[in-house]
Amino acid sequence: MPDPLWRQIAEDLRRRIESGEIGDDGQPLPTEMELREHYRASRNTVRDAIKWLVTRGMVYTQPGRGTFVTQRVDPFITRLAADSGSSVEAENSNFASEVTSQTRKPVVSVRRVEIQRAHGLPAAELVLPDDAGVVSRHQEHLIDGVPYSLQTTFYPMALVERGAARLIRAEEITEGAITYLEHVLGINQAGLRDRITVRTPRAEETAFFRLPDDGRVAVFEITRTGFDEDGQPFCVTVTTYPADRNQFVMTSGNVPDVPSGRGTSPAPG
Amino acid sequence: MPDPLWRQIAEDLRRRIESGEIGDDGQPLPTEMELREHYRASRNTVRDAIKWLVTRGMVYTQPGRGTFVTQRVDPFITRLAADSGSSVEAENSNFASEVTSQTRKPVVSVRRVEIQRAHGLPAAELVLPDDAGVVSRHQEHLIDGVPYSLQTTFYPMALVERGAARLIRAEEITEGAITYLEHVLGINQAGLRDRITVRTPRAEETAFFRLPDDGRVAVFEITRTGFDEDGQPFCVTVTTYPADRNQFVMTSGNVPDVPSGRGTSPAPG
DNA sequence: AACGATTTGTTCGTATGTATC
DNA sequence: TGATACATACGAACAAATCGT
Repeated sequence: MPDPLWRQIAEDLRRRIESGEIGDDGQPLPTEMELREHYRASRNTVRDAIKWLVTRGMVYTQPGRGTFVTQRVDPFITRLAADSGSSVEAENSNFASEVTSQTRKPVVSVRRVEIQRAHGLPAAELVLPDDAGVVSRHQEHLIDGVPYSLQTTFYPMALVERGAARLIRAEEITEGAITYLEHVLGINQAGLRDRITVRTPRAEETAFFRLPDDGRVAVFEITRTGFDEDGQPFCVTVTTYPADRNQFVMTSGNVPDVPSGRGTSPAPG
Repeated sequence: MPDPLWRQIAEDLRRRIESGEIGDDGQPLPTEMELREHYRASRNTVRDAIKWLVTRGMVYTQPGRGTFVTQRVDPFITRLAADSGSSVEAENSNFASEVTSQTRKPVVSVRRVEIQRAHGLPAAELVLPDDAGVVSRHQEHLIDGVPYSLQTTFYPMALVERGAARLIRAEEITEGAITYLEHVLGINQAGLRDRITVRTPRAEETAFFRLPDDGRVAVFEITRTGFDEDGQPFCVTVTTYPADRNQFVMTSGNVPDVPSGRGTSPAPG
């Protein structure tokens, strides 16, 4: 039993694209009408085939222009390591990641602070009862004007009550929230745990990262939990990155510098 | 300008699914014909809406049966840490990851050994000229019969010529390849670097992991490069995991044990 | 085991809207 | 402004999988 026609066409298009026969060098693919004649199929069937390629991130379409092959792009490389310094996330040195591309300038953008009842992930990571208060501090990160990551950090409201008042103000904590907490409350971040997952983007993420709204581009979700010297969690940072242009690097032991990035295949919207 | 009709229907279905109004408790969604009447739209338009939900992994369809809400599964949790012991990847203790679920039994399956010319990623990571020989050792990992990961390790052919003959035999290196290399050649793994990326699965991966063939489920690709005491890379291991049921955890410093697995994410806003 | 009803999958056709050049 | 090209939406027919009788 052969594959459905639209799938056969998709595979043939993939082959022809990869061999450079079509769509090379920024040239658009043949139009749907041309493909319709070439494969002796209806326009809808041809569109099903193209849709399959779009889902794979292999091509993208533009109304009125045509269908184009997606170009490779240099991924952002983020170091995940306990010892690494912080740059983008200057305030929350909590999330001690680092953009290794030298020429790019990280910018921390608008900030939103909310007080909520603990629920879901933050409550679970912070081991709080479901109705305990938590402060959430939200920020957007851009590099050279390009959306880079979205980040929300949760702190137990108890920390504010114990004196860390600046946590609930929508101002940057320039010295870093962790440093601030250490100065004010004597809390020392003795350990941290990172969780790395992947999921489809939410509406806000799709908008901020300017991702295609069909959910074909996933986002990394990195959850960093900070622990004090008693092994108690005192903050959780959730950061999301578009999976099509990000890569995470982690080293241990003696490793030479400069990990050269590998291109993945991304997509304009 | 309002959203297209199919999108409005999709959003409404999402809302009704999340509120538990429809599709709850394993019950199928209304049939396409019922939805067609409910929304006063054509069947194709309803199908476009459902397709959007399918792409998001929110529902799945079964021919002849109906459309169902996907239920969340407990993710596999893999530790990525320098100090963690190895279990699944017993041979390549190189890739020192560990399945934390206690009850599940890891099994290393068939193995394939090939000798190739260096190219692409392995050549880049090993810093080899493009025509140098490399040995690739491929394995499949299953847990309780469930496909878990696909793994390929590359070694420079030079290592074999220097005496590591067992690298080119399709037999398990029970004591671990890294231990073997240390014994035979005195190579000591002094450091390692992990790269974490996400991409759409290849055909083999789609088949092995039994993923839907529309590429909506991505795979993690974790590339671990081992370095000797001179900072020279001597092996590269590429491992892929389905992104929909895997999660990676990395700890540093003093962190209490047993990170409880979690599926979804928070709601900042 | 066979059949019919139900439900999703595939493929065609057509018309109209909208973005681009 | 008109031509081109993709997007949306409709309708229709048949195929294939599933399930109950």
